[in-house]
Amino acid sequence: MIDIQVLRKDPEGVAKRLAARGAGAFDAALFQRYEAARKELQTAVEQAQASRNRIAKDIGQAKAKGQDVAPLLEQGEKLKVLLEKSEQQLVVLQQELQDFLRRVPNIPHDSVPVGASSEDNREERRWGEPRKFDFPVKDHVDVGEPLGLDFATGAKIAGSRFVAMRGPIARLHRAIAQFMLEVHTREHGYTEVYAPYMVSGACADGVSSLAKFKGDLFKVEDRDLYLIPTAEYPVTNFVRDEIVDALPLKFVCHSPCFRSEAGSAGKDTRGMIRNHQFDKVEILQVTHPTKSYATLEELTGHAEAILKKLELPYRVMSLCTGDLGFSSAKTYDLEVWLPGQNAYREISSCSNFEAFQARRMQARWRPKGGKPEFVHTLNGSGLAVGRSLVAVLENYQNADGSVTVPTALRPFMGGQDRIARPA
RNA sequence: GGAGAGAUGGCAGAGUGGUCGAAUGCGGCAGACUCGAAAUCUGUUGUACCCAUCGGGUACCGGGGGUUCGAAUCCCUCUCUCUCCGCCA
Repeated sequence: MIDIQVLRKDPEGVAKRLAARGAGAFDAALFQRYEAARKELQTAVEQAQASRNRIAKDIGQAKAKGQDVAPLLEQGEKLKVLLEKSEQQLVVLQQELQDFLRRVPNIPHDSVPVGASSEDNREERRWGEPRKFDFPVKDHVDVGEPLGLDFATGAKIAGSRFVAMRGPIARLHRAIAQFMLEVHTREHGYTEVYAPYMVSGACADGVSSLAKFKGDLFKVEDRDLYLIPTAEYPVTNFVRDEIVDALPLKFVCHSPCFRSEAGSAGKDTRGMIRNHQFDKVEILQVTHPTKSYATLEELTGHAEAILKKLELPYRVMSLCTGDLGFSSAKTYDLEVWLPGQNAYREISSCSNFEAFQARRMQARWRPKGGKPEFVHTLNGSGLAVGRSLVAVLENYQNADGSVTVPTALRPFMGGQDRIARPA
């Protein structure tokens, strides 16, 4: 949520900055109508409440002195009837205002390039040279299937956009996740956490807008529970309703992620680029408000470190205003080189949400001797495990159908240096 | 699944219809003492919001609803926690 004080002070300015995200992000005129009505009603209600409290207090005192309270009682009764109606109106109005505010996206940071779509994202830097192949390059489906990547079984069990894995591929998949967890906990100082794979509606609305995006989530029938689309959902909510005293907080969480992929029919249907279920190692930081942009660079670097250790070529993209996620003030996407697609594809997304999520979930810290303030939250994929598997299979494929195990992963594969079809 | 108990400020914990936003302790902050620290003493210390110049006001005692002129306190309901019994990975 955007700070309502900022909106009150300069609704037109905010509208201008939000317009860079695309049409309809914020209706300043509507907001001002809400505010005017709210102000009038709230003032009236609070004045009436003050009178009611006064009368009630007077009755108590009069009774103690043994005086006649009948006239006061009558006054109180009249006020009560009056109050009931206007109080209810205020509740309705405030709820409407809340719903309106919770649907307004975050204000993009000044450094975010202005643009309409992913076409306008800005490339910040590249690392690594795409490998030259002296044999016909296969994509991860053709490389993986003989080694145990089993789309047919995934589809049989749960339908399209699900995958099963067997033998060496399943092991490699696990090794990738283990490797990432080890690097982030041992070298980057993150605390490993385990969290529920379902969250309540309130927690979902804490990280993003549930009203706007619930179609992207899988919901548990008849319960206020959603399968997590990323560990960001449960883990950011660790600080929900908390006043934390030591910053920064650094968490890493390996979890499955579930996405309905509504609206992506026909996109990336081959292989496991876009599945309903995939694993991800998520890194997350809760920081001091003045330090979050330095932290965004650091956290992005932590995700990049994984790609460097895996020796996978990648580039860093700064998302433009039109491509920025709802809650984010600034996002870097890491795109890994996929020879099978002859393209860079997203493998990590690192964002600074500033106080946007903290305000939605009441996550604060206490300055020494001061009042609690909202923290800043950040997170990034470090990395998507399924897509990392794709990247390893495609970049490390050999002419004979085997796949070389990247050096960094070998300790997690019992020292094995390649995987090949079982004889 | 059955029976019972509970949920109060950063934490612990009083408070069973009226001057309670809430005793007390701990913690925090400021000061005194000290070369400094500890100990001790003194003061101070919830959050959000509204109107406004000083200042005034409102809401909040797990969530929601109700009774009442007035609710932390009474009633209903939901959620969560704890104890016992049953079942179980």
